[in-house]
Amino acid sequence: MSRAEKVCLSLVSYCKTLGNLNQIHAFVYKSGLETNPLIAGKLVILGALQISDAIDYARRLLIHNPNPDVFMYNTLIRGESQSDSPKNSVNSFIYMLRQSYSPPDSFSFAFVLKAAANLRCLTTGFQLHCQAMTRGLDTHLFVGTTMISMYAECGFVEFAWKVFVQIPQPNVVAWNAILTAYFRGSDVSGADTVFGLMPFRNLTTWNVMLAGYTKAGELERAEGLFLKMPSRDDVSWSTMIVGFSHNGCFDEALRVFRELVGSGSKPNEVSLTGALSACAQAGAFKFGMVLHAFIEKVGLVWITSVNNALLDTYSKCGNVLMARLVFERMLGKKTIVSWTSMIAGFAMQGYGEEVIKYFHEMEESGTRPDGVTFISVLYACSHAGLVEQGHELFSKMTETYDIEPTIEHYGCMVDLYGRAGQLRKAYNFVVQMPVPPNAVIWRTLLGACSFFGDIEMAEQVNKRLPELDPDNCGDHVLLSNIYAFAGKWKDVAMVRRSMAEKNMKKIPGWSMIEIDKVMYSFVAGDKRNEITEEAYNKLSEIMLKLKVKGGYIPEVGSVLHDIEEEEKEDTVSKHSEKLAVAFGMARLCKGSTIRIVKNLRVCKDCHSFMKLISKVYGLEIVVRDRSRLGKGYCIKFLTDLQVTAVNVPSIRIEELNDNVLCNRRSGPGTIKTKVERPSIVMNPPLHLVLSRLLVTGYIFFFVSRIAAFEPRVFWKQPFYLHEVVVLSAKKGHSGNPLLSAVAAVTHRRAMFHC
DNA sequence: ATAGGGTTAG
Repeated sequence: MSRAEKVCLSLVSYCKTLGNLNQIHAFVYKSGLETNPLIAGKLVILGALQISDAIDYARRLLIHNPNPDVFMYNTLIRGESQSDSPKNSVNSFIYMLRQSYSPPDSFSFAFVLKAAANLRCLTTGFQLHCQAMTRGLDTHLFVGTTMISMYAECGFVEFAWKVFVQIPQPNVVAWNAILTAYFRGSDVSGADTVFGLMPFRNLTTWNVMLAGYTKAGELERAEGLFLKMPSRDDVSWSTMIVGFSHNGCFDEALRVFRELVGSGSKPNEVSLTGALSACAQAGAFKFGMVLHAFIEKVGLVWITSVNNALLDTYSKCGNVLMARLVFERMLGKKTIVSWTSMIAGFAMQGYGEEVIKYFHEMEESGTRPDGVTFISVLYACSHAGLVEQGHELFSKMTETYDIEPTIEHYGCMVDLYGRAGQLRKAYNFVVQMPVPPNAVIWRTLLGACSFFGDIEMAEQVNKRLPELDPDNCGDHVLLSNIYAFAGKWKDVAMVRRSMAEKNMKKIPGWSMIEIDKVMYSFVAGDKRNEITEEAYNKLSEIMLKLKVKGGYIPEVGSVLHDIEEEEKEDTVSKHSEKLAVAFGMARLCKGSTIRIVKNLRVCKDCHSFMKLISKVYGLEIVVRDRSRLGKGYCIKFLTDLQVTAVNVPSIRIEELNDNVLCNRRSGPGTIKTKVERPSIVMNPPLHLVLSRLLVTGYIFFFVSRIAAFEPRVFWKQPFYLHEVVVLSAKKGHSGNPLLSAVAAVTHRRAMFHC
């Protein structure tokens, strides 16, 4: 090998950017090595696979090479198949066929078939299949396997099977591919048959089964397999966590996550995003924070998907401040998902102006919004009453960005006009939409009619609704509410009778609350048991206090029927969110933020009830309910106190005292149930210092440090950030000025703790 | 010097 060749090869290993590649290319050219197959091949690898945004350069390298070999073609085809435009991969393959001196080999087919799979383009796939046949490569093990997954992606399981049976000696990978194909085609029993037929299985086989079952919603069968499979790896665990989370079984997902940690394996970015997604959907804020601390500790913060999941968890739990912190400190590249999650976080809380601001920042940063982004943006406009801006953004979406509006976008627009009281405009919009309106659209309009008491239009809308979704009792409830508000009891009775005739049942409303990282759920008019008893008792105590001190009068407008006022009051007083709040107030430390997630909408009475508790008890309450779009919707009740204090829930003064002083952890292995509590009021400066630290992200640094000391404690016990600060003060980090500062401030607390 | 099957956020 010549000296110049050696220099080139060593330069290649340091090449990181397109600029570097340009320089190396210049050197290669000057040294007369641009036709050297080894060197030229290396340059193409760099451009096609190792440097982002250099794929076009790689393609030019190949085109200008007088004698590209098969390897170069394959590298380019491979790079293009996994790029944003896999179509190029097919084009390069065609180009290769035309230069007949270097015919495609099994590698070329494997790569280009992958592109066809990514494109979900059956015609392309089929032509490639024919090309492979003419070269006798269609029964090649690797080509065949990729072809199976190509047909599966395109939705043609029977073709996949035909390819499979032609492979002379299918190995375990080919078997796994055909197994996956049956699951992709939602043919679970077909997959079961294949699984039974398989002459050999490996770990991936079992993982395919797990993923297939969870995607089909067969969680019990999945868990059965999970328990009996011969061994488990990261993917098995992640699959179970994600599977539970996607199917709405959040506590199960978090249970599996705990088991994963308990089993001694380390969570990876996939199991973490799965667990975070469960936290986000369930509103498990504290657990989310623990996961955040862990992520900081093990150094996974650079991974975009992890950051996006964290961001989403915080915003769905009603803490936009933390969401923004994660967003602004993101190490990896901000993707469209990051921007959209951030925007959705603001949108859920009704910060219309922030949404618009971030949207513009996103555009300036060069990130192109997609359809999902616009749903959040339009949603924000409708909730913040920004009719004009919403209208402008809708046209921007179609005109500037050329995004085809989906029914969800139209729904936002109907809501935008509806909420602004422009009912006629909303109605006309629905009638002239290019897509046929669905039940959600009419329901949105019906909701607006209900809000503005427009009986006439409500009746008009109601003519269209039952034919689209006859079994939705919510619509009947809405209509009957409109009549009830107007005092038209005969009409109310009529609606109720028709509901009874059709044997409609209301979806039971539930609310969940997280206490010590355990989720408790309550159902309206729940059966009495130990937990609900506690909630009911606290609730009647609260009711009394609110009536006396806050002048609480139950708002019973949303109760359907014409019954005695007292009875109505009884009905609304049993709503699950009230039980959850009461339970939270009974169980949580005094002054903690109360976070509740509800599956249905919160009624008017519960809304004002929460506001009143917040005022009378000086509590921050975050309620998330299911909004029309099926996303989280936060109502945040803040008293004056919390507005002036920095809005970071985990470091509220009261909570800090309670937790530090009732600390169950006075030494390794020993558990004290009760500790004498001297009553200390923390002085405001400490409170401010701590909140600033949390806002600037330093607290997590402490968490990481302390978790490294006591990982066992970290997972087994409920863990709060301020405890960490106290613990870290105890350990005495004298080297770090920042830690010393906190240690100095928290020292007094630490002493009590010992 | 290149391959094929399983888990990832809005």
